[in-house]
Amino acid sequence: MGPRKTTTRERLITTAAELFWRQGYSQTGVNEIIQQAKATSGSFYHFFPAKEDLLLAVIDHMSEKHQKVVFGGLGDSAADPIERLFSVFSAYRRHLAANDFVFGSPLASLSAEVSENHPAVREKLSDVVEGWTSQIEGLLTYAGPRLPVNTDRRVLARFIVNAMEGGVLQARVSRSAAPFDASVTQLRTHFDLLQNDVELPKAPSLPVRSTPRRETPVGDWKAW
Amino acid sequence: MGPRKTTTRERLITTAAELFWRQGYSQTGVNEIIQQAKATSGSFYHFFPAKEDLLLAVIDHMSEKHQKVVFGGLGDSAADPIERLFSVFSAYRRHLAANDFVFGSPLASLSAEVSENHPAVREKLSDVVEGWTSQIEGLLTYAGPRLPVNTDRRVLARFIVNAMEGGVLQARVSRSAAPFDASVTQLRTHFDLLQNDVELPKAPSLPVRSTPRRETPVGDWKAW
DNA sequence: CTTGTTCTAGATAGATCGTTCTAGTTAATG
DNA sequence: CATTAACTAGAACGATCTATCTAGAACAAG
Repeated sequence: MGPRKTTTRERLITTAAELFWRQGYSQTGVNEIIQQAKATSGSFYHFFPAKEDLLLAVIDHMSEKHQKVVFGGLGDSAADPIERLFSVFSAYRRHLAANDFVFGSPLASLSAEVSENHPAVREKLSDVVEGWTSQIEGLLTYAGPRLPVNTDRRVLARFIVNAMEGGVLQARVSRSAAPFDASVTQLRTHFDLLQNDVELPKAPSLPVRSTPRRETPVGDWKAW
Repeated sequence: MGPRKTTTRERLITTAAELFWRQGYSQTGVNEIIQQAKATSGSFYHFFPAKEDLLLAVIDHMSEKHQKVVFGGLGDSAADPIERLFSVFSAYRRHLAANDFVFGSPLASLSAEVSENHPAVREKLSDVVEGWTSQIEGLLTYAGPRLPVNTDRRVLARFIVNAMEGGVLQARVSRSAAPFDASVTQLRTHFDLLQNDVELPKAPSLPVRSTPRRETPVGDWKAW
């Protein structure tokens, strides 16, 4: 029983990662992957029972790369955690700029495209983003007293992830850096405000403050 | 030349909108649309030269619906513009909650899925989101002196759109309202801070403040 | 009614999809 | 060397995909 020292499996994963990133999952055919990876369908289905299983491996691969490239410089320095957070944004931006913002976060794209029909994929994507959130939450917790004591670190971390992923998505669609930069700029303002020793009004626990406000009609929401 | 008082075209659009929303564009076949809309391929290709043209019509339809459902209650009231903004979030949330957060913003999904291969679609999506941004920017401008004078309304509007769309996307993936609510909660805090008559430190014009910071290596960014 | 146009019907083409199958090659083990 | 398992090769399959084609029905106008 000889496990061969193979690279075919890895070639399939890396080329699929690139193709999924550029074209999306559905729009990338197995034949295209095979051809570009210089493999055959025999090899493909030896390693992966189905195309979806390749996708799962690709997501793992992508999240590893994302970890190295974006969060890569986090562990070693004892610098200001908030500056470290913004240096993560900076790394992210360089990453996007290198492609003229044509391609966004590969995982965000897959999230939108694939989530519904492939439960296993959805769950994995959810875990990956949860991981990012926890890492940022860790940074924020480490920032300790520099943030107001009543700041919910988890909510703030989620907020940051949302703003960044939304910015990346819009940057891709608009082919412009502006949406991404808007997120970073305003997040900077947000942190400046948070650190200003301001007496914070107690943050509402519900998404919308319970002061009287207009109720907008839902309408026929079933048909956007 | 007798234009018939037809509904077939509209049926195709509305059922396609629902199917694209639930399953995505690529995963929805023309036959499925035709069947569910009780039409035939003859009718289909009479109205739409290709599937992509239907998609363009669907995006128009979706953005109209989104306008009515989410921004619907904006015009008539002279209330506090910031509260009106949050009432928009509230309408959005009710919209999502009605589907247990299973489906996100239809346009965000399409943005991620389709943008690259269909330039016309990408452009239209970009315009739609730009429209949202401008609407929010208008609200913020209308808020006038309640926000610090040096607040860039456009940047703030982009930021809000990013945070909301990112929150919707993550809510869909995680099947949970938490990411969405985190965006709303933190945006509320953000506005509370902005209105606190704080002397704002001048917001940096670049996405990352030009203070000395660590440079994280880009690595082989070509292969996420 | 006749003419002209819009719209519908549905079989079918032609390509592409993910996957399977059989056969063969390569490499490790005893 | 012999054996066995890991891996490769690539033709072929059935399903499904978008789009076309021919024919006719519905309707407006003269």
